Amino acid sequence: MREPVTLLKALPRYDVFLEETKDFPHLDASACYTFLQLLKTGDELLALDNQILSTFGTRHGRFNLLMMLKHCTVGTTTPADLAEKAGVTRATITGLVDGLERDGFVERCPDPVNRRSVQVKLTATGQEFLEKVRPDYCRWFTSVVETLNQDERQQLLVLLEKIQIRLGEISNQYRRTANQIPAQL
Amino acid sequence: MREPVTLLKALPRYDVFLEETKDFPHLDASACYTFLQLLKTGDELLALDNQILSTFGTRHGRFNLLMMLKHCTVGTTTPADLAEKAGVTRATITGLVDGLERDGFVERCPDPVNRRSVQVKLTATGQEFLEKVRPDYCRWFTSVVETLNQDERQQLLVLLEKIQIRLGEISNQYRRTANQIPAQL
DNA sequence: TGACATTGATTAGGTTCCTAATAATTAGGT
DNA sequence: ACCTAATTATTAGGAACCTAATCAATGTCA
Repeated sequence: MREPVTLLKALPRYDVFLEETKDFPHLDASACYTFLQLLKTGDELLALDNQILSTFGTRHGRFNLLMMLKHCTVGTTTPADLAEKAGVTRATITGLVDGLERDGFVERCPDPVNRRSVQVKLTATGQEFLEKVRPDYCRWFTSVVETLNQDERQQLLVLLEKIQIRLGEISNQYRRTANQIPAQL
Repeated sequence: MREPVTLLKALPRYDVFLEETKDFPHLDASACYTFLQLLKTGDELLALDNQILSTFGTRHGRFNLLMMLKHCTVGTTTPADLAEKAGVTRATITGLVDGLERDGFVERCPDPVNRRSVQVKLTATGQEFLEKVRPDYCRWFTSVVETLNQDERQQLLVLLEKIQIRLGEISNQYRRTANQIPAQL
């Protein structure tokens, strides 16, 4: 149905790491458990989202590309730009556009100015598809979030933002060192 | 590097759904935003985790399978059991075991009692690999979680649990109806 | 102008996931 | 005993991601 990354349904992994406690001051049961729960929740959410999308005959990649074409009016819609916005490689965009073009949801238009470049455009069929799917997609994600009240949503957003900031730091630091010191994290 | 599901780096998607507000009482800006942030954080976390694992020459699927073989001492280690524990299909396990066996981390042992069945066993090489990788993996996930204090971790765990419960409900409900009513969510 | 690097998109090949179909073995019912 | 069911693992084929290599067009600059 989708790609659940082989994460554990019954995450039995955290105790494995506790042996390292002496070397890692921040490492305790709560740290391990929090990390793994976060990974697990993310995995399950992504899996279910993809499963829902599958019932519409689409998936994350394609759905998101269509959404971007419909609503990201800033910037161009070249594969390069789309890849940047989506956070995937250009090669991935090429593949997705191939599929969407085959299905008639999208078309490639040559750029008259720069002959290397291509503009990806949503077709009428693509538009209709999005309109058709939107209510069901709304129903799905509404039903996830409604389990939290306004306070809880706010709390969650604050916590997620902290984590995202940290992920950004780690990612940058990792990207920097990866070019110099091999895999010292 | 990994599979970031083509989620938006700059999630511009939530406004798209607000038009539906009239039909969905729980749908407001905060609901959309919360959902998308959750999806995004999950995606980024999974992506970075996979990227870290890549520097060790492994990935989620393989790493997790090795972990399960080392620590899930309950139950057997047949492909069927491993698939169940990992939450993926048996076919996926077959593929992962193929790769791990090729690399010498794992071996298939025929079951003398049930000739259909196979036991997957960790080799010495596999053990050594896990030992080697563990400190680096600890360093990575410690550095994610240490951005939250004990209170915040607790808060987050509570919220994640609520969401997981809801995901479970949706998933069950979805699975039930999928066999009867076609795709009414 | 001509060599060289840069920048678009694509292609080729690999991974991890899926579903559906297949093959072999075991279990159950009459 | 035998036919059918169920169960085990695998294969085949497809999707969305990746990296690295390729190819065409553009920019740079001596």
